[in-house]
Amino acid sequence: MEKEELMEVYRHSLAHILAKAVIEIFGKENVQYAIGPQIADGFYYDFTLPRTVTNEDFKTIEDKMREIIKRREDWTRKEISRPDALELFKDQKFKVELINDMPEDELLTVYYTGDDFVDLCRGPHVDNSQLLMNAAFQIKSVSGSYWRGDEKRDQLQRIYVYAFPDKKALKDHLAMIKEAMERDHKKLGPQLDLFMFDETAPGMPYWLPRGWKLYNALIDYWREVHERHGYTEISAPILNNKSLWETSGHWDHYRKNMFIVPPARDNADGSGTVEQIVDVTDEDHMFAAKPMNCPNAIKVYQNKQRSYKDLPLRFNEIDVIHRREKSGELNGLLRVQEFRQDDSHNLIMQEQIESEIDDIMQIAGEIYSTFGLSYIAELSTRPEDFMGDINDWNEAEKALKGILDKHYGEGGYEINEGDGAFYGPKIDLKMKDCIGREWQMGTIQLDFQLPLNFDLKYVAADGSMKRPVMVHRAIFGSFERFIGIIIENFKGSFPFWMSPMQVGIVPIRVENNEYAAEVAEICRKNRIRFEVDYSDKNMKDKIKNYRNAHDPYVLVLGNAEAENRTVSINIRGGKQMRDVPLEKFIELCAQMNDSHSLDLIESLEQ
RNA sequence: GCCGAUGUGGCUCAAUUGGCAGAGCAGCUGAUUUGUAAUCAGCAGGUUAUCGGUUCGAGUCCGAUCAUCGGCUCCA
Repeated sequence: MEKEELMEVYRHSLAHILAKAVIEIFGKENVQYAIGPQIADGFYYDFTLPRTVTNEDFKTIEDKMREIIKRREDWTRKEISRPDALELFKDQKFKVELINDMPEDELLTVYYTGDDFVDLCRGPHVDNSQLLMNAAFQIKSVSGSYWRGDEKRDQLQRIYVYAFPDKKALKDHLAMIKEAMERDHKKLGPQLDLFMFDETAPGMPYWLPRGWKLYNALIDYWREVHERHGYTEISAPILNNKSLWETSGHWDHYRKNMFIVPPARDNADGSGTVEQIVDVTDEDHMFAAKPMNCPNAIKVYQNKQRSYKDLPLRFNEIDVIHRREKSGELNGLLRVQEFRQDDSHNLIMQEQIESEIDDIMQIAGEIYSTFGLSYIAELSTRPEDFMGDINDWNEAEKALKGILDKHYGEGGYEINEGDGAFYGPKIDLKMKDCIGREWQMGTIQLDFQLPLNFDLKYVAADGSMKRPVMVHRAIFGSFERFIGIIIENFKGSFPFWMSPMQVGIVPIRVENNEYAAEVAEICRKNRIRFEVDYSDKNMKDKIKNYRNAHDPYVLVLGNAEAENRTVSINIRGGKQMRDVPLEKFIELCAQMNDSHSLDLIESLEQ
């Protein structure tokens, strides 16, 4: 058996063992067991139980699982008729629902573990529990979940379990988890003075001086790439009147995610209750903070009559946007309520779809490789409730497939049938970070709907009025989420070009401050981000501080350096370059800034 | 929003069964002037997230609220 299949069999089988253990602990009449699929690092099983499972129960459950495995019970597979299955699981309402939802001609199979536990399952499984003796597992956590993912249905308790074929694989995985926790951007970010949160603004990051430098380095790089690709940049209001959101459809479909500002009352003098100052019933005069940039990009498009000669028009926009989230959904920088997308809205002619998407894919490839991130693409196609002309859809999907085939080869990408937005098909770009975790970041969406809602036009070559297609696209996704991910990817030690502070300058003695100031001034002129410590602390302290801040280069400047106009460089990671001529050092920095290289230059021979 | 957990100086953590809120780091002051990851001494820093309750007495027990974390759902 292939290793992957073996893992799958183990995990599926262990899920049954977990269910059996839970039933033995809580009593069969008290447990409803739902489903227990395998996931990336193990499996879970959903239950309703007479009481809440807590961390203290983990050991009891694990011990019971081990005990069951040691019984070396046989597993038997039985094919079963629908009525027999319904009779067999008559006390298990989730199983009954599953059975009833099976297609009429589906062959039902059940698996017995010993003779006292049976579960509806396609298999395959081990033949005897003995085969699970070597499998390594550990309960990870318990959490709430909904039956069939529907928040209106039963709330279940989901027990997550790590499961691997042997102890070593489990140990390696736990080490990886620990590594991921050490990289946690929620820890590293505040530690490195990049960002903070305050409870008066949930999910709205404060960017601290160092974090804002990093943020701006990203923006600079991003602008440079896009300028080369013919993009322009706009900025537009944060607040728009309700009427704009009605035209765009957001007022009807997205209102619950918007921050809405009611109008001031004309006669209010500012004192009194909130109701006396604003009118919460006057909908027509309400404003909403924009949750997306597209409607304002359209306003800019409409500012002039556009000709086919103007297209494609590419409006980059990184204004701050706001989206209300349900309270339990916020998560560090990965899920916030106020953020900036690296957004662009490209207005193009129907026949430009292919070349435009192709260009965007090139931009994406260029940018992702700069961060050393590999990525995969996913195509989402026409959903059932699509809007617009089916021929436009077919053509657009064909164009997207053609581009993806070209970039990744046929079958080199995933297709999610029917998962597109109602207004158009889309390509999502998923990145993999250096410890193997996947993140959905970039998105490229075709939109036939907004141009229709806003009645966009351009003058075609033959003088007729035609409607452009809009492409919404983001490469980073949002700066916030992207920064969260690269903090973890680089573990806070960023490539030189994007480091908040690129150089820390340490004069050894106070008498060396003068030369340090000279070096600092040269850095400033050459747009190198630096910090200097002129204090009379000892040099070890100063070096330690800059190292803790993960500055890529720490310059140590004493009498020798001042005399020879050189710098001695402590390179992040431990190496040193002694007595580097000042001009050479500036050259190295410029080289890393210009090339956006991932690696630090660590010797002069490079 | 739902399930579960957490909340003590800027940070990391202490505080026996409810009994005087404490330390290290960071900060400040002073001494030291140092050639590569922690020099010494002193000072200051707290309404224990917030509000309420039980109690002679609450960081500790109970309730509510807020925020955060792990999930569900949703999403850039």
